[in-house]
Amino acid sequence: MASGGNGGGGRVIRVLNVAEKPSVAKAVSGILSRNQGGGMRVRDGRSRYNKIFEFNYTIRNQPCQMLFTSVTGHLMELEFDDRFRKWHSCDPLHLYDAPVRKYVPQDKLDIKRTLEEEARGCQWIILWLDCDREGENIAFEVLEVCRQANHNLNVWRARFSALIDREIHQSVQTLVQPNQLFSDAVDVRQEIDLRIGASFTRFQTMLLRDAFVLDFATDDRNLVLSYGPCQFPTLGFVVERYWEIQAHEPEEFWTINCTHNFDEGSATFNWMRGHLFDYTCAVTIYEMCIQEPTATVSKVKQQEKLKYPPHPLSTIELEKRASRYFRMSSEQTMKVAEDLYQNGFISYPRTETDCFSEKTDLRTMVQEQGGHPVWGSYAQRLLDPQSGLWRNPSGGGHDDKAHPPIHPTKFSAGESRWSQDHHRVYELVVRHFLACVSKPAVGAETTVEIDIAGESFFACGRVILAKNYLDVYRFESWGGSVIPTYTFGQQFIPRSLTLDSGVTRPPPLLSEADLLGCMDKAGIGTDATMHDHIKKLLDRFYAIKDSSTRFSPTKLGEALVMGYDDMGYELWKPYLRAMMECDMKAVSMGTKRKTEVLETCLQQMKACFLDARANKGKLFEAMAIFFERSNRSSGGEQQVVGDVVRRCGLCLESDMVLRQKPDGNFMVGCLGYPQCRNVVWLPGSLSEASVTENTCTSCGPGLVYKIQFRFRRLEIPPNYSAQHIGCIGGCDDILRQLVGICGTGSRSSSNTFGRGRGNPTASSSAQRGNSRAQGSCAYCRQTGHLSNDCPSQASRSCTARSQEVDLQNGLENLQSLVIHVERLAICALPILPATGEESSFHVNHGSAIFSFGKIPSVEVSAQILLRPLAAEEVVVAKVLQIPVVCHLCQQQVNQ
DNA sequence: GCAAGGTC
Repeated sequence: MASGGNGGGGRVIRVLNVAEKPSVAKAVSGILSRNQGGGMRVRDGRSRYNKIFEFNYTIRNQPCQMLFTSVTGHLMELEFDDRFRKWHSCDPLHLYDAPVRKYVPQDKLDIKRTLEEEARGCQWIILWLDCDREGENIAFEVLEVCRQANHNLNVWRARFSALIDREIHQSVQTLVQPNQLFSDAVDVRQEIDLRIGASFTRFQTMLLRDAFVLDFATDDRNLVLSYGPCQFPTLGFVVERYWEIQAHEPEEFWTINCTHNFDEGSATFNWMRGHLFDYTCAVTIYEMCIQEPTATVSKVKQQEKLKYPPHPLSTIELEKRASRYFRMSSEQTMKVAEDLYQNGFISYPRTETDCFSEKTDLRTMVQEQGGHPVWGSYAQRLLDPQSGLWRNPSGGGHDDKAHPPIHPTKFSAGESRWSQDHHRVYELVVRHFLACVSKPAVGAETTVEIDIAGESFFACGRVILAKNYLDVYRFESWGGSVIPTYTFGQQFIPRSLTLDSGVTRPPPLLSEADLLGCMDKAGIGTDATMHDHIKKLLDRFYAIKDSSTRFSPTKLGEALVMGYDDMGYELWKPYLRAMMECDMKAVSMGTKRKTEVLETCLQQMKACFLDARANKGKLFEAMAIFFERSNRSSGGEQQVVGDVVRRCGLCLESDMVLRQKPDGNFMVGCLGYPQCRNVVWLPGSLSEASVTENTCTSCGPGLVYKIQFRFRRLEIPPNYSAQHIGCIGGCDDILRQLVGICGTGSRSSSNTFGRGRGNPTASSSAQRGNSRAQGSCAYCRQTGHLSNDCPSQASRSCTARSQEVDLQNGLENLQSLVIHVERLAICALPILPATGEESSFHVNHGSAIFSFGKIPSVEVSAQILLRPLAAEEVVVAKVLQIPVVCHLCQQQVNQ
C-alpha cells in the first residue's frame, strides 16, 4: 500500500476507523493502542452506544492519529418512495416497478451525524466492517455518508476474521479496497426481498383478513398476513412435515430375531429380510425356522473400519451440536458464542466455512491448549510426532470467504464470570477443533451371516483398535459389541428364535434443530437470521411451538400454504430463495451484473404475482376450509353452494353438492370437507352447471342427480355439443372425454406430496409401494381419493379394465421394471422373494417372465406394484413366474 | 401495517 497523497512526510494524519458494532471498535482499538505511546482515550459521539476511541498508531511508517467509532449493523434501509408507502396508495402490482431509495432511518441519524462530523477532520477512512457480503454493503453505506461530508477521503478496507492481536495488526498493515461486487449482491437481495415481500404481504392481507373470522387474533383488523421469501419456506417445512404425519397410516410388521449364547455373553442375529408386513408370510417362515433351527455359518467377513472426526465447525454445526450435546437452544448458543467472540476466546461465530485455509497456523492454536487441566495432555500428545495422532483437517466443502471455521483464539481454563453455558460452548469449540486435527478412530468389524432353514440372519461385532480423536471428543462414541469368533460352516442351535412385531410410525413434528437443519440445507436465511424467521412464524400466528419445542402449523399457516399449493405454486418451497442466493453469488463473483439479475428476477416474480392474483380463488377456498366467512367481507368472493348431486360414497355421511369456486371452475364436493375430501372436478371448459331433478338409471348406490352442463363453445372440440345433460356417477363417457380433453378446474396433480388429504380408506399398500406417495387418483388424475375409491367410477370393473390396459401397455413398453412384492400368499415352500438380490428378467407382451436360473419352478402369487426401474433399485422378486396382480384393482392383468 | 439483513 502506498502511503497516499494525504500522508506525506512524517506529518501525522487523522484516520477515521469504522466498525460494524461498538464492541469491535473497542476491541480493535484496544489491540492497536496497546504498547503505543499515548494510550487510548474514549469520548462520546452523538449516539450514546457508539463511542469514539482515540489513539496513535503507525501504518507502514506513517504516523496516524486514529479515531475509532462504529455503526450498529446497517446504517441505511431500503424503502419505496413516499407515494407508494401507504397500503392503499397503489395496486400492489406496482410495487415491482415503484421507485425505491436508501435512507438513514430516524434511529440511526445520530450515528450518521457522528460519522459526518468526524469524517470532516480526517484524511483517511478505514472500514472495519465484518468481512462478509453484508459487511461490505454496510461499508458502502458508511462511505456514502462520510464522502458527502468529506470528498477527499482516502478509502481503505481492513480484512480480519478474528479479534486477536496478530490478525488485527496484520490487517491494518495490509489494507485493501472495499469490494463493490459483494455490496452489489446485497443491494440485489434487498430490493428483491422488499418488492416481493411488500407486494405479496399487501395482497394476501387485504384479500383475506377481512373476509374471514380469524378467531385467534384479538384485533384482526391490525393483523398482517405477511409473506417473505424466507419466512414462507420456513413455514413450508413445518406444514410439510405436519401433512406427512397426518398422511401416515400405522402398519404392523413382523420380524424374526435370533440370539446365540456363548461363554462371555450373547450375539444377536437380525433377519436379512428386515421385516415383512404380512403375518401369514412371516409366521410361515418362522415355523420353518423353528422346525429346523440349526444355524449354519454361511459367511464371515472381517474389515477394518474408520470413524472420521467431524469437519471444522460452522455456525449451524455449533448450534446443532450444542443442542444435541447440551440441549441448549440455538439462540442461547449464539448469544454465548457472541460473548466468547467479543472477549477474544473464540473466532467469529457466524461462519459458513468448514475448512481451514492452508495458511492457518493450526499447530500454534493446538499448542495454546497444552496447559489445560483436562484436555491439555491430549493437545500435547497431538503435537508429539511420535504419537502419530496428527492429521491435517479435512474440509466439508463450504467456504464463505469471510470467516474461518469457529476455533479457539485464546486459551482459557475457565473464567470466573463465565456461566455454565460459556464453559460448555468453549469446551465444545476447543474439543471440536482438537478433534479436527486428529486421526480417525480405528475399529475392527466382523460380520457373520448364518442360515436357518434357508433363511439368512446376520450379526455385527466391533472392537475399537485406536480411539484417536474420540479420546478428546467426548461427545461422540462408537458403540462396539463383541461377538465370538465364528468359522465358515460352523453350526449351532440358537438360544432364542422369536417372531416379533412392530408398527410403522410417522416422523415426529419438526424440532427447532430439525427446522434449522432444513433451513440450512435449503439456504434459507443466514446464521444470524434463522431464528428471526422461526420467531416470525409464531408472531404471525402461522405456527406454534409445543411444550417439547416442536413446531406445528396453525390453521392460518396451513391454509396459506394449502392455498398456494393449490395454485400449483411453490412459493412456500425453498427453491425461490435458493435461486436468488445463486444469483447473488454470481453477482458477488462478477459473473452476472447487478442490473441483469434484478431485472430478470423481478420480471419473473411479477409474472408470478399476477398469476397468483388471478388464482386467488384457491387461496380463498383454502381459507374457507378452516375459517368462517366474515360478514364484513369486501365481497366478490362468494362461493356458490349448489344443490345435492348424490350421497357421498366415500364417507357415507354427507351429501355431495355442485359448487362453483371463486375462480369460476365447477366441482362436486362432499359437504363433509375437510374431514372427507371426496371431490369430482368438472371440465375446465364449463361455463354453467346446474343440478336437474332427473336421476341416473344406471349409477348408484342411492340417487345420482343429473347435471345440466353448458360448455364454452371455443374450448371444446366441434363434434361435442355445448349443451349436455350428464351424470358424474361414472356412466357418462362424454363427460369423461371432455375432462380428458379440457382438463379440470383442479390444480395439477403431479406436483405435491400427499398432504394428509388421502382418504382413510386409501390403500396403504399402494402408498407404501410407491416411494413418492401420490395424493391423486391414477384413474381420473384428481386429488382427494385414490384409484380404488375413485368416485367417478360406477364400479370396480371399470377401473380394473382401465388399469389392465394401462399396465399391459406399460409392460410392452417398459424395458425394465421393479417388482415390489407387497403381499405374498404362499403356494409352495420354501421359495420366497428375498430382498436385496439383483436379477434380470424380460417382459413379454403382458406377461412378465422372470428368469433366475438356480431357483426351481414354484408358483407364488403376489400383489405387486409395477413402475420404472430407478438406477439404484434392485429387483426383489425371486420366483419363476408371478401372476401380475394390479395393486389398485386387485385383478390379475397378465393372464 | 409489508421483506431480510445488520445490530443494541
